[in-house]
Amino acid sequence: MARAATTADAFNAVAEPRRRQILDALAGGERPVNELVGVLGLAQPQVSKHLRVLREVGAVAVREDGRRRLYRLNGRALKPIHDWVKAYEQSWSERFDRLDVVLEELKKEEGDGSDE
Amino acid sequence: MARAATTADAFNAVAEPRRRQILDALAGGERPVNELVGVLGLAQPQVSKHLRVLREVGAVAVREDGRRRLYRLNGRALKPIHDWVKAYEQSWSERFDRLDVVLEELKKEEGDGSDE
DNA sequence: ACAACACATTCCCATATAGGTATATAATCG
DNA sequence: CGATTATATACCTATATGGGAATGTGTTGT
Repeated sequence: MARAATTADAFNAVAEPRRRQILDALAGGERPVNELVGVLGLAQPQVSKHLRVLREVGAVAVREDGRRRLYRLNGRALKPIHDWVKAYEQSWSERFDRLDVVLEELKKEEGDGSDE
Repeated sequence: MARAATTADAFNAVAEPRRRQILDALAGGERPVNELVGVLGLAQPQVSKHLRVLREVGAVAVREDGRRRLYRLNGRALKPIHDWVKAYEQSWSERFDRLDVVLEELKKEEGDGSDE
């Protein structure tokens, strides 16, 4: 075998920057495909394909409105990602069990306040 | 062009299940490659390659110990993922602006406490 | 120095895409 | 009905990439 199908889970759906853009755009409410095309500056078929992937992982839902399809965000599909990454949150916020990291935190604190 | 390089950012690094497994394994502390090979049940070269990807996005750090390389988690590289997905957290926990979701929340509350 | 060990890198290959272009489908309008 | 609009799908191509196998590199032990 060579490569596992990626578009089958939320992690991969979201790994694609365009798809994250789509979700971000949908955060403001449901939108027709054409509007997303405008926002992304991408060709319509590509947007439809990304939407399909997002649909298949349940990250978006569609609603028919005449000849338009209104896509709507379904953030719940992103919960597994949140749950997984949440377990690592301590490593950059608390970091209670590793000394070198604590030192790094202190250094950062007396240096600049930026976090990235 | 055809496909953007994926291994360049944390989102893609983590999209690969094996790499998530590696990070999960490293959550318990630093480990040599050989041990990760055992945990993953994958061949050593593959593990090394996944580790390389994780290294390149800064998700792990290496330390030399004789002829072994001890890999250590650097959860901080996952912060962008957390930050991004966090914005969607409301859609499955609070959901203050959509009635159907509020109802779903209520139903869940009087039903069982599980969230998945 | 030599053998064994731990790990990284390279080469190969099958496959999964992402974007491009053309086309199918469906709804609305005149 | 014919034309236009909105969206989905099919087909093509270049490329990224994951696993497999072989090999390179460095370290330890004798």
